Amino acid sequence: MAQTVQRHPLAAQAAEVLLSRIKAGEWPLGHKLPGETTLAVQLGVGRSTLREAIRELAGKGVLDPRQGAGVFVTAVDVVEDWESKLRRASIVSVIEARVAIEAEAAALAAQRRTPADVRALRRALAQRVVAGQTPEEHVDADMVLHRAVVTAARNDVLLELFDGFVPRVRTAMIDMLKLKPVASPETDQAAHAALVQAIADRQPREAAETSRTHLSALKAALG
Amino acid sequence: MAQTVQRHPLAAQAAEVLLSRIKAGEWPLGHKLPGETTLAVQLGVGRSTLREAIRELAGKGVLDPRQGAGVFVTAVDVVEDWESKLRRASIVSVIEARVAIEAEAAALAAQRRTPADVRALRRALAQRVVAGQTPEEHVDADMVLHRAVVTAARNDVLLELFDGFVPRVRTAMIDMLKLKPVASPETDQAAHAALVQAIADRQPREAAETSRTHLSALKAALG
DNA sequence: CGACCGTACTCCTCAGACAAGTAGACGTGT
DNA sequence: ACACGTCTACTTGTCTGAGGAGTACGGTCG
Repeated sequence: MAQTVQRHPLAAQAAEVLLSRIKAGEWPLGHKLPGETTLAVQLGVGRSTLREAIRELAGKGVLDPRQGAGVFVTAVDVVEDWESKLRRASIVSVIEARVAIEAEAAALAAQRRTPADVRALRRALAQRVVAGQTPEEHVDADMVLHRAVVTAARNDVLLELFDGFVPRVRTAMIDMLKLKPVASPETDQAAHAALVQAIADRQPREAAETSRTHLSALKAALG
Repeated sequence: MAQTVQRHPLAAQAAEVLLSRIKAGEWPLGHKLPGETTLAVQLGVGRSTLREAIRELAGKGVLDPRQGAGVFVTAVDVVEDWESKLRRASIVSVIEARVAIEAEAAALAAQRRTPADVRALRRALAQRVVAGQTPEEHVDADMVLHRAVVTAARNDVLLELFDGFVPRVRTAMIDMLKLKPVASPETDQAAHAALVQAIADRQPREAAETSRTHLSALKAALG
């Protein structure tokens, strides 16, 4: 089980060891770690190297060094980056979550949309037709429209979730479009127009339903 | 207006300065920073101090030092912790997002649930009646049931999102229950039973609808 | 034109020394 | 017995200097 090459610097390795020992419960939350000199000897690295490892964990919010007092545990594990979590998740799972968010957002948008929201939606809808040459441009124009829907829902959490999904979905859609262009741009555009119209008409159920069926088709294409 | 005593170590100050200069666009994404010796002189700190600052930003995922090559910018700003984002968001926004996730999860669960899922749901449903004395116990038993629904949906992303919401929703619900106990526990339990039954009967639309109305009532109570 | 190699530059690690700060022990006076 | 100030041991913070290891680039040779 020997590591092939130590592609991580010593400081990063030391940080990993420390983190695993923290996770194992060796030093509970709020507890003090042994002194730097002691730990450095334990891990077999120099003090400066150990200090860099501590700084790295401090950057992640796990440790908190206080001069004169010691190094204290402030969190037991690291909150993993969403981006990497989504990268690991299957594209189908991501789309399903996106359906959940956008359908609800569409319903809320239909209740709360302002005239300015409607103008923004119509503008994004028109832009979708004009700017769609390369797959990148097409997908980006599409994302602008979908984001406008979520924006009109007036919900920070939903908007945040949507933005978190964008990178993952964007690359997947671009890859798909490069392999197989849109079957019929007309019906695709018509579906989006129907969504915008439902929001403009303040029809929550219809808006949610339109969004759901449109994204389900995408899921079928990508899955 | 004077800062109290709050003194950061030099390394932390150096990290802040570097981060602000990165945010200002001085070194774009993927670009290389000046060498350690150069930067140390620029900031007026020693090399080891500067190295600790770099490590701290590396821990946050902003910088990526590569031996022999240089230090590179891998992100322009720090991904804020989700927990703190949710804390800032209004409870209504959080509940609305929860509605989106759980309603979709309920529909998916109705399609994908296994017999084992149904058993787990029924067990959690029964537990909800037995263990509900203090607000904490009641809310925790409730969360177990709701989580079982999302688990049955077989979607990692949705489950991850649900777990992210739990802390925020949990405290809010406990606070509410301490002020005003549940009006009628019977109808509350009946609503949950209907949800479980819809999933067991493989009725996606009904499951989603039941979940949605139940959570909308919660939103009205908390909002 | 392509493969090889050397050099300059970079980060990585260690060791030692001293400064700055904290917290607990200790003694003293009331 | 209690309150207060001091003193000391221990901690993290910072700097310097040296050498090791890896990378990128340009020159040279076939």
